[in-house]
Amino acid sequence: MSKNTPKAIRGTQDIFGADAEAFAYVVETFERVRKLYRFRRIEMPVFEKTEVFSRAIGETTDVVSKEMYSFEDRGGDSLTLRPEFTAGIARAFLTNGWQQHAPLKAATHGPLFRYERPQKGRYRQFHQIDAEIIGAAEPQADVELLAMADQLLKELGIEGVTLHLNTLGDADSRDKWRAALIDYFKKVEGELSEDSQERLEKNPLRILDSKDRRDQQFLADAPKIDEFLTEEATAFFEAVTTGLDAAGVKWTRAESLVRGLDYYRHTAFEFIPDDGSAAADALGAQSTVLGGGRYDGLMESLGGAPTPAVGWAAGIERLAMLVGGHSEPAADVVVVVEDDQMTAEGQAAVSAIRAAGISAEFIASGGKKKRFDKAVKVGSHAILAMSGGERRLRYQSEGEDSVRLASALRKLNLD
RNA sequence: GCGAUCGUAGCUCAGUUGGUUAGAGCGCCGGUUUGUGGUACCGGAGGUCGGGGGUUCAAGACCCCUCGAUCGCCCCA
Repeated sequence: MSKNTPKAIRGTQDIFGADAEAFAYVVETFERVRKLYRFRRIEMPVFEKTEVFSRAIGETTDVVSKEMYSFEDRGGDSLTLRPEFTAGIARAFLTNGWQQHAPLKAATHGPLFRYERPQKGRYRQFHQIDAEIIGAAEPQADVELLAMADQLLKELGIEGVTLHLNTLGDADSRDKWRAALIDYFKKVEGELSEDSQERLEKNPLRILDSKDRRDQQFLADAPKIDEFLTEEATAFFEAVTTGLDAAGVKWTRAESLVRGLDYYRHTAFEFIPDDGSAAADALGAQSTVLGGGRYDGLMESLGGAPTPAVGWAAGIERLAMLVGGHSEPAADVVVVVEDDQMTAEGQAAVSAIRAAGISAEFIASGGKKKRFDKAVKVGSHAILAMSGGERRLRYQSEGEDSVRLASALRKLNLD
């Protein structure tokens, strides 16, 4: 490679071969399942005004200030490459009058951008599938959304992953819990890790999932959200868990599962690989496969009417790492011309084959005596070889494929 | 933002305590062999050893800087 060849941007990936097939398999499966649950397909812009994200996410963490791809366009507006789907979908819901479709079940997928240090399962341009139900306040919406996520993972053949479920209560419950956590940890502040001492100021809920031993000794006795839940919030969570049981979705209570952003209410969840599972191994430190929750507070932060909503998103790259090998499928037919006199005839044949809906590779270049070897290496159900004015058809595999092919090729007079 | 490990051919890698003209396998291209054939053999193209600086008679190897990759911490919408 010449040294003046431009390199790929850090944290971006060029996906090829089996990895690309696995990626496509995830998207295709998502599309199929989303139709089963009657989620409507939406397409969203890749960039928005920066305030769409800054107002939605809030200025609470480093997220907005350090981890977004923001830039000024020629008109002087501050724009940002979307770091998530939800805020943009909420904006679209408000600006397009999608209230008329409420409750709106919407699904999309595509690239997202976050300025983070790349590591296993984490890239600066990455891709997610996403599902949202907007304008539905009832716990049944949470159940349907989770049932869909659960079925998707099953259909992808991903095993050893469990739904971790928690409730953050309503705004009131949540605020009281947060205050109690701060009180509790303040008393032992000196014994906490440096990171958690800082979290105490910026993001106290996050102390609960600290990996540091010094913090973990205090976690068991920390105040629980359940002590602060209102009656309504308790009833809501019970309705969700009852619904999940009825839907046959396995779950486990995760009292320390939290969300950093203020707009989250009630249900919060992540599908996480079980310790020691192959899935946990494959994902490294980026363990969450699919995550989401209820975000009843979001619409207001964008200036809209209070609108209940719940959604989830999952990284396609991470899912693709879990679905195993998806090798590129063999061609139905390889047409190989071993005699340049017959190139046109070969081209005619391969065109007819493809027009009939049969996948075909065409080999008519390079050393004549090596073309057949190439044809064998390509991998196919059948090889149609042309030389010396003659055609020879050879089946590489037995079974349904050959039967189907044979009948199709007979119709084309190529057998 | 912090830390660890690693950068040699398109790919996977070897290269001894620093010592001639930097190698292998695979892949690619050409040829011979085989001739319903995935073989074997011969040949070829392809590297300023990530980049820059330094030490030395001599650096792919040692030192510094830098860029990149990988993994972890932080963060995680």
